[in-house]
Amino acid sequence: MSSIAETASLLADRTRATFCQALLDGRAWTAGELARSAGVSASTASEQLSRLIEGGLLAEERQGRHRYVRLAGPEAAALIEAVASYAPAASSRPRNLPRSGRAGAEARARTCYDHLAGELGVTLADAMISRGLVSEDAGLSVTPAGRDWLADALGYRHPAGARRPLVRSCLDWTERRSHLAGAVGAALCATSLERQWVRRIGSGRAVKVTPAGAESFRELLGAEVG
Amino acid sequence: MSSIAETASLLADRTRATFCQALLDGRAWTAGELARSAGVSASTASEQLSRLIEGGLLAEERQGRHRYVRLAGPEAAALIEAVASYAPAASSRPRNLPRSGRAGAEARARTCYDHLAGELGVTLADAMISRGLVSEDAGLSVTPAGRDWLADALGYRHPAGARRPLVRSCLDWTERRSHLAGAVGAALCATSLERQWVRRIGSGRAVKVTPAGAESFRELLGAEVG
DNA sequence: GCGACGGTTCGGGCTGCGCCGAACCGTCGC
DNA sequence: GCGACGGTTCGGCGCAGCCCGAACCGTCGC
Repeated sequence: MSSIAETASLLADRTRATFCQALLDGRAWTAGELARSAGVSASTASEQLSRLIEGGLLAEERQGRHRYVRLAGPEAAALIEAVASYAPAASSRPRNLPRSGRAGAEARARTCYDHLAGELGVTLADAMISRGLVSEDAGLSVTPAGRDWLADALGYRHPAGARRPLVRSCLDWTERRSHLAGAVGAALCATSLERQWVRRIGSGRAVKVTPAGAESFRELLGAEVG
Repeated sequence: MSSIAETASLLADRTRATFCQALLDGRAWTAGELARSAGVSASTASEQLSRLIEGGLLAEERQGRHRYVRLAGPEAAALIEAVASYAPAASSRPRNLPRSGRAGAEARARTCYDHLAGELGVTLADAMISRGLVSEDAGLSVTPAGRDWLADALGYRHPAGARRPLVRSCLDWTERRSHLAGAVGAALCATSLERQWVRRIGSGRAVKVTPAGAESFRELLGAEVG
């Protein structure tokens, strides 16, 4: 039996796909939030979420009268990104310039599952490449200097036998350039939130670079952001 | 509009998914061959193929009264592999050992889109890693020694600005270990077929290592195959 | 206790679509 | 020319599944 069809079916519905895209910010959403964001009734959302959970794409956590759901793991995020990336012709961006407000903030800086994306993500990726911390010419890989930098600047050491790739490229649906995902992207994002280099705006995936963050990014990577 | 749902829909049907899996051998099949292999009528196959082509996943080529279809490109193959890889629990292999005959031959050595897979693919991947031509500990990357080897042994040089990754890991649905895809995998496969290191068996994706091939693999990679 | 609210379950309507067989079209071989 | 054959188109059948509203359940706050 062709389990590839079943897996694809999970993402083959408008509502479920919208849920997954929203959850790509890596955080847990309540069922109601997702229902509203997708424009469907609560009952519909409940059913579709159950399907996604049963399919292993989402994980749930119940708290009181709330049902929180989030992506089941990095593999689930990678799957969604893989499908989302494949659609260069059918762009979901008819407008040529990001508008101000919430959409503009998301275009500037946001999280994408567990790493940083938007203009910020691209800028940081470029900076790491031009500093020789990440090399682009043999696929995508972290250089020895990059490993040192990860340990020094972020305190991150990659476990030897880790299944998850150290670095992975992620091309998402708003930017046309790729940014850094994988363990490196996750470490950078986690550290940035932890040390308040960036702060979340509102309840979406948008983030804002703090003055301390701009300073740190300049110092550590020579990147001018904000 | 959520184009991710449309893309996923292409693979969300049993018949279409079966077609795509068959086409993962990288060659062109006729509509009739696919219909028989999937166990559907010619009319059904015709319709579903048209959908896949319209969706950009497949490309067609008409010759006389035949309609040949093949995967549209490496991105299409990567998408299918990505979806296929995501399903470790729902295995499509209830039997624990590959049987002899056609299935056994495919398990031993076959092509997967444009690279070598099966036991042969895994063995060659292991050999390249243990010889230090490919490194596994920072994602997957080609070492400088590996680049030299590619040039010397295969005459392959990676174009500087190539969009396609030099090396990529591919975990397919029969083997549980990954083998090498990307430009390296394609180059190795192309060279192997060209120099008759392997030869196709029948009309499927199975291949057989020739005596000359066994010799070459031993000499170039220290790999014992066949 | 009560009401408000988030979430779920159930019944039912509607649409989409996957499938087939039959008829048809083009190509090939004779 | 004719028949064989690969492929396509069309009509129609039947199922799957997406959606909603209504009723219901648990939790929370008062």
